[in-house]
Amino acid sequence: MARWEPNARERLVSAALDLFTEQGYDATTVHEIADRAGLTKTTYFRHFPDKREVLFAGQETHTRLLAEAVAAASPTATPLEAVRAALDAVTDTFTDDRRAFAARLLPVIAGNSELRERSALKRLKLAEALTDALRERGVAEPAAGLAAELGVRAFDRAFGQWADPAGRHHSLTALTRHAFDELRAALAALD
Amino acid sequence: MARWEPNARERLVSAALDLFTEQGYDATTVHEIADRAGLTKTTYFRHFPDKREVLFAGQETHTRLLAEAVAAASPTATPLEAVRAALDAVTDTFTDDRRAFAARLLPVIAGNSELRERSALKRLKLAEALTDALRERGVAEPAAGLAAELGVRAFDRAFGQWADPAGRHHSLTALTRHAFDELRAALAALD
DNA sequence: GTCTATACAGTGATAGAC
DNA sequence: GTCTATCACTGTATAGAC
Repeated sequence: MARWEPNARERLVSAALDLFTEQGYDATTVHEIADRAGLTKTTYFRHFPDKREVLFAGQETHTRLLAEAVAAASPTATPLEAVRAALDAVTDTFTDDRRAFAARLLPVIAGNSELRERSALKRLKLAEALTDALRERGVAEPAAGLAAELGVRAFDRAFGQWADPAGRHHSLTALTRHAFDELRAALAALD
Repeated sequence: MARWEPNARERLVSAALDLFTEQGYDATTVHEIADRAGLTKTTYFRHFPDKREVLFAGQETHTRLLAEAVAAASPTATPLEAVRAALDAVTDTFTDDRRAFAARLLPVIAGNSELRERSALKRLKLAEALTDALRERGVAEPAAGLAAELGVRAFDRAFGQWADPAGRHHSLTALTRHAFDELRAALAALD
């Protein structure tokens, strides 16, 4: 039972993703997740505020990284250049061992409405943080919001490709840069 | 208490918004909402799938209207022209008596995380439906997604202004057109 | 500071009666 | 369509063990 074992958080995340993949999200209880991690339900809720959040831990780190990188970008950088630099800073932290986790994560989220909902909120908060960071640089609305949206959109697209086992295995950074360039080209041709 | 009265749905929506405004969302139970509407908890759940949904009823109508209007737009219309036509079709249905409801709704949503979450999901689905309708017209990605995002963004901005009691009372249609034009101008100046 | 035991309010589902 | 009743599960709170 080893209640003194370290890495309780990691064990919970791993147990949750395993169970959700095997049985589905709805059919899995928090009690089961804690059991498989060798912990109790109470302990689960000490680490995560609710059942959904176990799959989205670490999102705050990305939000912070994005905002910091935008703030640190050259004062002469245009809004889109600042966003591109921020995307680089975040995507560089996604090492290849996280790819297998992402590949199992995305189908689970896609298959459950509660999880899509949480995912939508996380995306919104990411975009808001990026928008705020751009506004701090003096970028006015609605340009700040648009530039942020472009960045998050590029990241989402690239993350899906990166996690796809059928895809060619470029780095997330390379995929994101490419998606960002495609979006900029589409923008110019929009009307 | 007249359990056979008609308009159960409307009574439930009204009771819910009243109670959420008075006591807050968390402090209100579904039982209380049903009580105030002269119904029971079970009946509430026959009308709405969960506690949050009572504030988002009718969203499906807007989604359908948007998609139909995009499909009905002139074959020669550009993507952004089709989106503009779709926005007109939807905003025209927001008569002025719905403004007071919206004015009370938005602060309640903004003040609760669960409701912001549901709102984010609804926004996502609206954008997806609009994107799909554009793709049906032959607009390729990522242009379709971008054009749809622009439309939803204009609507969100305008809806907030329309619902604001402190604002000047233009129609939602006029506000949305203006927001859409501002976004297009910001786009052109982005880099 | 981390984990556990227990009790509890509320959501949302379900079955059966009117 | 509505009601009563009951149920599993989520999420909170508390008190205590290591």
